[in-house]
Amino acid sequence: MTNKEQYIEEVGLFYEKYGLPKMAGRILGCLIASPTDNNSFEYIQKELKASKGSISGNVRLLLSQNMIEKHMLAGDRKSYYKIGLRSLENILDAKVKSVHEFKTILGDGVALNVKGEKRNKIKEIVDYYDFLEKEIPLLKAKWKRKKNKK
Amino acid sequence: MTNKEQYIEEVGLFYEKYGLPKMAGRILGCLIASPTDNNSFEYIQKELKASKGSISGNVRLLLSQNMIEKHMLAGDRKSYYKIGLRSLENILDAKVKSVHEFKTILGDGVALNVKGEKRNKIKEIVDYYDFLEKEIPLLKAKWKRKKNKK
DNA sequence: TAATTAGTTCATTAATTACTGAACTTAATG
DNA sequence: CATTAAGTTCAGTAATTAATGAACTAATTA
Repeated sequence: MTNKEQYIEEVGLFYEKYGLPKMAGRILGCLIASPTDNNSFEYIQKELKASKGSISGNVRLLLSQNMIEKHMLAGDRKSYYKIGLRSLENILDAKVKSVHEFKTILGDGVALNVKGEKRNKIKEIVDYYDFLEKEIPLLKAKWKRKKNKK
Repeated sequence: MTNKEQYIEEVGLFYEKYGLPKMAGRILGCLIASPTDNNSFEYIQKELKASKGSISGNVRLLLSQNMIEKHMLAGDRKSYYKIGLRSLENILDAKVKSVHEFKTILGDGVALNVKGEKRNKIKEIVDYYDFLEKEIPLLKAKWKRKKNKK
């Protein structure tokens, strides 16, 4: 990792790989690598040399995913952005949600026509996810206990 | 959920939502909803009314993600496909991998310039993921024990 | 060894998605 | 109340990604 510009592009590519707008990743990279948490819209725009429209739309996307947070400063009408403290937790939640959705899809599909052996096999996959769906929230609770002890 | 055709489109949209080719999702839907596990290339193509090229490419994608499996039948040179038994497990693994990647990205970014308060905050996120990275494999082991007991 | 079958590859085209930039809204300041 | 400032919206365009279909390979079969 050499410089900030290169780093920002890398985060952009990471986002692109997962089917999200590269610009959203670049904004995130910009907010991670900036020295402070007070990053104005203008700062982001100048840093990324992109249009206001694109920054506006992608900032909104990142806010909706709780990857970044917005805050204001007294006597200043600019908006400031920083990476969200819960960003990693949110990623995991989103992923768990996607697996849950897929479980539903499996169930719906099987209900259509599937019988016998194949039906049992799919049932096994669904059981596995039911288990995870119960266990993962416990894991989060465990982390909170661990953190409070420290 | 009314009919198979509608269901297949729904799985396509699910895939599209996560930035993957809709056709890959449609193939997956076709393999879930088909009555058996012996689904030939030809069967898939006719069911989806799509080009051989598209089926070929997207089948390969699904194989590479371990979402489907290929098998042959004696005295028959056609290829047959079925949903993978580990498909759900593979989704979770992929998600965990993506979170791991993001942890690396956070670390790289912070190394660039970040100090003080902000650095500590990011450290906290990284710690949370380190915890998960250790715990999730234990969860999978727990499932295996539970399943063997039954 | 000609014909058929099963599937792959890849150039072209179609469809989708993201970015820009200008007009607009909302709110504050002179 | 005109001006500036901060951002949003959206139509048009650019860039990306996926699907088609025809030519091709490789492996049988007549």
